Amino acid sequence: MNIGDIARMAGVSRAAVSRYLNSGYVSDEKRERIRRVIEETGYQPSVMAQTLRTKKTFLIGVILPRVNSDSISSVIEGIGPVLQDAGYNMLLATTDNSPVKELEFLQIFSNHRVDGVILVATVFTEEHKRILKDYALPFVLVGQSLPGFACVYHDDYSAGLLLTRYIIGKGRRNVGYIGVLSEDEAVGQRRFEGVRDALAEGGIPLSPGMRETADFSTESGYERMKALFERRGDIDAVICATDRIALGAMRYLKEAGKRVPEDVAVAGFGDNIVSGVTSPAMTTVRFRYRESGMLAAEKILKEISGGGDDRQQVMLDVGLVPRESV
Amino acid sequence: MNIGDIARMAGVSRAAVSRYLNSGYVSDEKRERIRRVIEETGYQPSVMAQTLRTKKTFLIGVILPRVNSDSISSVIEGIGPVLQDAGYNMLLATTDNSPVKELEFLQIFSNHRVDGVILVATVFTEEHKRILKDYALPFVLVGQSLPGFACVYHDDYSAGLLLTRYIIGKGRRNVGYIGVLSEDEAVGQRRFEGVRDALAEGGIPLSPGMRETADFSTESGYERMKALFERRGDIDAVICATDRIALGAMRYLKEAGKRVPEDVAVAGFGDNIVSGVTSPAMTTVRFRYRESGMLAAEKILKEISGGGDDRQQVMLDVGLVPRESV
DNA sequence: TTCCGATGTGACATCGTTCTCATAATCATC
DNA sequence: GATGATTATGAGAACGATGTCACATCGGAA
Repeated sequence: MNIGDIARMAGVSRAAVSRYLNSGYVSDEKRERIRRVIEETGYQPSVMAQTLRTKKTFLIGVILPRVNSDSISSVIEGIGPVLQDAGYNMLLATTDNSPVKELEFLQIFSNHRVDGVILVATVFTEEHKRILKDYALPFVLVGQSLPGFACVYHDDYSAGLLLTRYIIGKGRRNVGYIGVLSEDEAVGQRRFEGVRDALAEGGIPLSPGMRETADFSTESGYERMKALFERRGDIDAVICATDRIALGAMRYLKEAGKRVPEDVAVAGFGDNIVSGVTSPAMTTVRFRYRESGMLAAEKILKEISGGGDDRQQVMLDVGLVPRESV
Repeated sequence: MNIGDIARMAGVSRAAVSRYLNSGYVSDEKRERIRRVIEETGYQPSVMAQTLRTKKTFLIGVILPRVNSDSISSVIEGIGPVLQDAGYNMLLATTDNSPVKELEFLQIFSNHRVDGVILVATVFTEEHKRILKDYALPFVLVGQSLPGFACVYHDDYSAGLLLTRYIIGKGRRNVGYIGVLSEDEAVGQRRFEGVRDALAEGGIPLSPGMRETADFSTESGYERMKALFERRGDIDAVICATDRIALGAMRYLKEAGKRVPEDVAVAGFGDNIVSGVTSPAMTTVRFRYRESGMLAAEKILKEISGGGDDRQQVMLDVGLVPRESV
């Protein structure tokens, strides 16, 4: 059942049906005949043919490391409805944290499978920058700031500052830090810099012995806390780059017979769902993940509809969530 | 840059290039010429045109209530890689728990936007069954069993049985149940039936006064626990249809000065990420969410590749996760 | 009467592939 | 040297829409 069949049944030309469907001059009489035939047959124009002809897929490619994560799934929930309201759908690609796969998908999507791309990446290699430099499609970066490209990201530096000042304000002086690899600029670098600067500002610069690097897991948080504590038994506060890491740290401290927060304060970043459930409940920093998704979706839609290629950066503010662990 | 350009540049016909790309007779000499031109130009065939011609989109529509949920995002993580390995991509649609939107997306997708559909639904209305009855595309249901359709689901009944027997085994006799609405057959009915039958089997049938119905939120778990406790102060165990509800119940009990599990045992279903973090850590039942996604993806691929329309049901087993709250 | 703008209309080319089909060349076999 | 199988080739017709364009029609104004 194609547009030709409908035209024949309604006794009009294919062009008339096309005009009826889109918008153009169709007399009332023919309009009605076409309407009835379409209703009777339940005809729906072929998306495939429309796509070939118009070069619009109404699809946005969304590339992300994984989806089973509190923060990332919030981003997706932000993106989804905005796109759907505009008649777009999400083409989801998970890279399992592999930068290579990320580039692969950028490649696949560029072949006009989608109208635009939203990239939620943690690490940007030189290869990334090279490919993005002259990427065929409009795209928006989420979660990291890359100068010269459209992105929506969080104020990780202020997050570090905010949390650390709060901890210093609570009278802690022997503060440790468990971070993540510095390839991740936002989580690995910005957060650390905020923490470092706040400590320096408070007159208690971070000594090398007070710093550890974990991967993103709870287990690794446990291990790094152990290392930290065995080296510096006098530690009275530890800041962790993520809530999951902080959870591991808290577990170790409990096992080691330390009280949180009386003996050692523990804090994380992200306001992960688990952080409200631990006991003591974890002090952390809230990021606007859902909003970052919404903004990214709006941004990509604007770029597609040609509202000027909007390369500006959008930074979202963060907020302290004081609970019981500090 | 299209196939015609490549043909011209290589001095062959379009058909030859097409055969080169797909497979057919191409002489070594021409093969080499075509290869070089493609390499030089970086030509990639247009997915849109291929789709129109071949009627294959290599897209699977995935419809789900939301993504920011530990269980559902695990399902997605199961689906993704399986599809990707087969050269397919996921078209994600979130319905925000609205059955109407669910039907809308089924409608949208049916118009040959995708090659098949995976539907993660919680409620099946008559309308659902009517539409699915003669749906144009292959589809697989996840999480619920609907006779006559291909589905992958969990053994919710055994989950209820297993958990309840365990609790009875721990000597609890005044057992309450906080369930969810019965329109959700798997979570609302099967789990309840398992609990009910195990209690009956243990000679302590569930009295109406021991049953409450919550929505899926922690807050509602708190409220329902309060109602239950105020009515039956002698309660010594409560089973909740989900871990989130159980978390609310645990919070209320703590506030009411009850010890868990000494005074009241608390258990949930789902092995949600939070259940390992509460203190005491929550006893629950593990479901194979990720595997259900993988199996659903494999099933839909098999149906698409015409491996017989495989309407059989696949039930996944569950496992008790004993921790500290019982 | 003539002219003009607004409104309607259908033929036809186009988008970029795949695929059928008719035909050619090559080689071995009888 | 005729026959047939095998390999190779390109012309051209789909696929199912959209959009351009030339042309009709029809009031109403000059």
